[in-house]
Amino acid sequence: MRKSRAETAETRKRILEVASKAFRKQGIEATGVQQIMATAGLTHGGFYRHFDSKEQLVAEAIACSPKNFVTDSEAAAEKGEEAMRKVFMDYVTPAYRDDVEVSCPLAANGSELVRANENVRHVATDAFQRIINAAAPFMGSRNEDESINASISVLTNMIGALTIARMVDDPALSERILSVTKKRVAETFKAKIPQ
Amino acid sequence: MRKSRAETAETRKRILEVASKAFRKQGIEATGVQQIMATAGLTHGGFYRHFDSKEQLVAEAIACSPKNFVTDSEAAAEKGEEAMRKVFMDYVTPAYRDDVEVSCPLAANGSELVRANENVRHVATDAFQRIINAAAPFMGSRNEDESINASISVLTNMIGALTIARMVDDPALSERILSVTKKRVAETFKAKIPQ
DNA sequence: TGTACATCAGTGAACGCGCGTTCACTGATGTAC
DNA sequence: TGTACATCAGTGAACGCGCGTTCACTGATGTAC
Repeated sequence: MRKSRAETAETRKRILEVASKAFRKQGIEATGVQQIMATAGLTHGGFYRHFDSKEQLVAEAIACSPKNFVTDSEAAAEKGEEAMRKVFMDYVTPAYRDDVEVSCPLAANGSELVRANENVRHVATDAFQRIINAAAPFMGSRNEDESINASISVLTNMIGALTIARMVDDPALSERILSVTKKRVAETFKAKIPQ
Repeated sequence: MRKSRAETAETRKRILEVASKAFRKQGIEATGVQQIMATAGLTHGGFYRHFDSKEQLVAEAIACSPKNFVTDSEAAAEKGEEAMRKVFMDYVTPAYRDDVEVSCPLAANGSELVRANENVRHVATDAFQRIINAAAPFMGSRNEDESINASISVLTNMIGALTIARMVDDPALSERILSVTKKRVAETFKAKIPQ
């Protein structure tokens, strides 16, 4: 039953993708190795051919969310201000709020990451730093230090707002939280606010 | 072994206090009924004389955190702007960040609350609403609608910032997140910024 | 290039463990007369 | 007010369950000659 190297690599990638989505949707603790493997079309025993432990999977899944906010931000940073603003504005929309399983893990797993092990926290810190750095040049501040500060301020606001918008059981309040935050994001970018 | 009514009420209160702290410190899922009861000086079997289920305990613990941010905010709202600003400013300090077990459950359990059941989410939403309403009059906005919006904006920012400040593994970055957010809180209050 | 052997991806049963919950029991408290 | 009985707070063993992890096994892939 041995698989070819290409197949093995693909299986590993599939496990990571499944885990990454499941962690965001159901939470890290609440998602079992068995369930991840079943969703990936495998039995649970094979898991340890690809990862040393669930902990290692968590760290890799948080780091390598295939299509995530970090890579989007960095790609947008190269494209320019218009692209960056779009990435940030899209973050505080009902569509993004409801699409938990492909959204930013910092918001989806925030309080769980606080209690995660050293390795996972380091990976999460790195993700945060990279977004901060990618966005800073577009914050319309006078110097680099202030730009980083502005970037920290608006991103922490977005993360908090998205989390609370998902938590509240009142749809009107949830939309209000998003629209208030969207306004703040728009104001943070230096150029005049479109839309 | 039956206890008097007064003792029973006190036991129930003690279980709630222990649970409330443990949930914030270790997370809701990660905290077991057995551990809570042991910390309260009891055996696990007696738990069900006080609560129908762990779920019910969670809802009550989130609602009734004995000395929490909600009651602080409402008390401050009666005392006036100076008191309210102090409560908000204290939220984004290293001391508050490190005192997880008595801090705001919206930050300590944010992403866990998103996935909690209807009852728990309702209780959490109510807590959020009450803080928003208590703080709104001090936001220095023209009308009530704008005041509520300003209140939502600054509070979601504080929750996100506190969560990320706890998550990052770089102490300098953590302090920076707090100080940036503190500045934003100060700017939100209408009066001139002291300190 | 063809063959023989070693490697290892994936299977599925089993491991110890702690979870939330139940339950028969104890004996002090509360209540009815 | 005093007594007899019912109530029930708390105990500790036990329940089924799913968790992360291990392991002997299978057989296709990779490698050495």
